[in-house]
Amino acid sequence: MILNSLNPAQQEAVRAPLGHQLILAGAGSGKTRVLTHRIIWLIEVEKISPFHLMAVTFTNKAAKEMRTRVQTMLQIPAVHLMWIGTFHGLAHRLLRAHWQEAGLSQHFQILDSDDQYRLIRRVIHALNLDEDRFPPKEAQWFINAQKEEGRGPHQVERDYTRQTFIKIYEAYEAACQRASVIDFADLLLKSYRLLLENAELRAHYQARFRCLLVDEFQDTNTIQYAWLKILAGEHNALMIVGDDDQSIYGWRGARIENIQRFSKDFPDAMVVRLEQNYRSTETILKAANAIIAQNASRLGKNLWTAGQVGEPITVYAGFNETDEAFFIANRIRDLQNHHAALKEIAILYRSNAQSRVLEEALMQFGIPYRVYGGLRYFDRQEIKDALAYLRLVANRLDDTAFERIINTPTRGIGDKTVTAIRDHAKMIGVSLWQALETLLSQHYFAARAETALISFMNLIQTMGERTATEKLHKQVEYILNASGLIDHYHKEKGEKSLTRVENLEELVNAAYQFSQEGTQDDIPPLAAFLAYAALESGEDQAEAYDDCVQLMTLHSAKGLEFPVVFLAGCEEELFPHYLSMNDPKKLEEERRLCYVGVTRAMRKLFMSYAEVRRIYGKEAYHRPSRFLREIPVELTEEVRFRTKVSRLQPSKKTTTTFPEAPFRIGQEVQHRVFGEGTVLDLEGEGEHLQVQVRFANVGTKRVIASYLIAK
DNA sequence: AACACCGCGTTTTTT
DNA sequence: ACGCGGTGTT
Repeated sequence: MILNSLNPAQQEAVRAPLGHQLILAGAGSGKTRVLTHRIIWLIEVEKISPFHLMAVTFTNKAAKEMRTRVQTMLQIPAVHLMWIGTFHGLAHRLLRAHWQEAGLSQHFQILDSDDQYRLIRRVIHALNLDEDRFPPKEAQWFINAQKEEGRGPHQVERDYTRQTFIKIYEAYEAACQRASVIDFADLLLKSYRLLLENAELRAHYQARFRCLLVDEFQDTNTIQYAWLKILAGEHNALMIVGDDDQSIYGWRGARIENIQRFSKDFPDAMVVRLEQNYRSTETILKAANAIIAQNASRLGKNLWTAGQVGEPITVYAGFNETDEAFFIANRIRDLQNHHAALKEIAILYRSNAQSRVLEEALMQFGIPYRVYGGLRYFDRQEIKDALAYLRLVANRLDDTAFERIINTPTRGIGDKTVTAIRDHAKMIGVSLWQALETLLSQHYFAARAETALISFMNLIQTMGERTATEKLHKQVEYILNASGLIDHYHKEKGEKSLTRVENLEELVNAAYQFSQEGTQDDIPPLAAFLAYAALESGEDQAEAYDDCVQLMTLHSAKGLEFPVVFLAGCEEELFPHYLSMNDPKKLEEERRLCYVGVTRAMRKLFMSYAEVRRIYGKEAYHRPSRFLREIPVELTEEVRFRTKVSRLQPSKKTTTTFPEAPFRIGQEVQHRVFGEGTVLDLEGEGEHLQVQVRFANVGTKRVIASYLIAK
């Protein structure tokens, strides 16, 4: 019954006996289906209570989706007993439940990477180190890398070059401890240590989670793998699902080798390959297979489909990035005329900077679009300010929050005053809040500063008292007004002012919605909300999306699929990126990224490049990406904007049948943006005709013919 | 405390 | 090119 809708390989994975399994799931092979069906199987056939199950993902979105799917397939009420979540979310849950055993304060808060950066910078200053010799960014990178490998400050191999970084690491740890805050890596590391060092808890959780399921295993880092292993213990069943060919996060610590390590650590593990693809056309799959086949280090997999051959992959050689963008916009307009929904179309690119030209073209065409991967809601300046008030109210020791709001909005507490507090705190080794209390009791400050400081302390105290009994969203509302943040951003000039106030007001809604959704059992609501703000993107509220073309980086496209995909900027130096071209390992990761991009497409794939591109203000000539050459020519059709011989190998079909140019040299023309001008030169033909025009006001420019009107 | 200017760096991103 | 962060000016 459960197995009916599955293919043989999927069935094998779902009904496997209890034990360890490695599921190598190619792109579009239905791995989420397998995971959810396996959970159902465990509950319904193996009669294992959801209480004994844990499923781990990387993103909140994936976790949410899995929970929903399981819930709809299984109408038993006990599903909530199952632990489904991200590594960080589940680790957080463990630490909240056992804060004492983990050596934490009950009110510990989570530091996001921006908070972490600020704290590290302060630590570097406090150590009297030169910020230029020891950049906070590098220190942050160093510390996180150590934590991800499971090493505390004393476990780092000491050598001359690292000595100072180790010192910073140590001081940073002390600062976190003092402020009772922990960073993202700590969630994993501290919960891992908790299980490692506390035999009783370890036994408890090992007895509880009899089956563990892990998604996107190729993205796990060292500490995450250790975390899974300790939970799995000797007897629990561990099912990992992953695809070595889609490992694109090596640069942030993901260990692709974990897959091989798993096979060594669990030699009895059953291996299932899911190679039948249900997403893409045969043409697209052949291209993807051909590209990824160039990588040497692979476990090996070959996607196939029972579906259609489909259309060839269109490769477009643009003259420059603008031309490329116009080509894409034109094609989208065609698709639109053929009744395609815009949300079924995605434009993917290697780096965020590429989105601008594409956006400009879409805007000129009047095509609605949405760019993914901007600033998270909870990362916005004004939201972080508001959250800092909440944090300080919840925990007076939170120095990061203290620093952020002591003079935001400005209340006459200058740099000198804050430095004095900092110095005093450092001297006697207490938090800023405590240092401030002591200094005030000694009447250390001048009258003016003293008044300001006292009113600040009163403000926070009153907030604490006034909000003690209120509902969460009322607390937020009160704090927004009492802090003066709303007024402050209201008075700020510029276009941002209004959005900022709106964002702040939205925080009240976010808090309300959060408390409606029924939080986790034993955590106080405010602490739970703050943790939520740190751990969730907050994207799902804004997810009420319309019919828009989707613009995003290749990285953010992982896990998604679209009927039509444009892969823009397929040029050497850009993709593969020049910073990753010379290291074979990194180059292979770029290639996997290309594989991910290609396999996002269901029906039709366009790949494009520009012969000239403006990068950092300079014109750069790049060859077409090697990935284009790795695709068998018979799978592609080439479209060029001009008749010049392309550097690509010739392909069978070349579609260049456009009408004659409507302009001649010397003609007076009008452009909707640049105004009036004279035609100097013509290049290309038809749809892709480029015209060089000397404009009366803006000088000589090369523009697309369809944007010119003859006079 | 608000504003102007200068110099630098510049892939990818989640939690 | 462009934006950000740091420094200096009013």
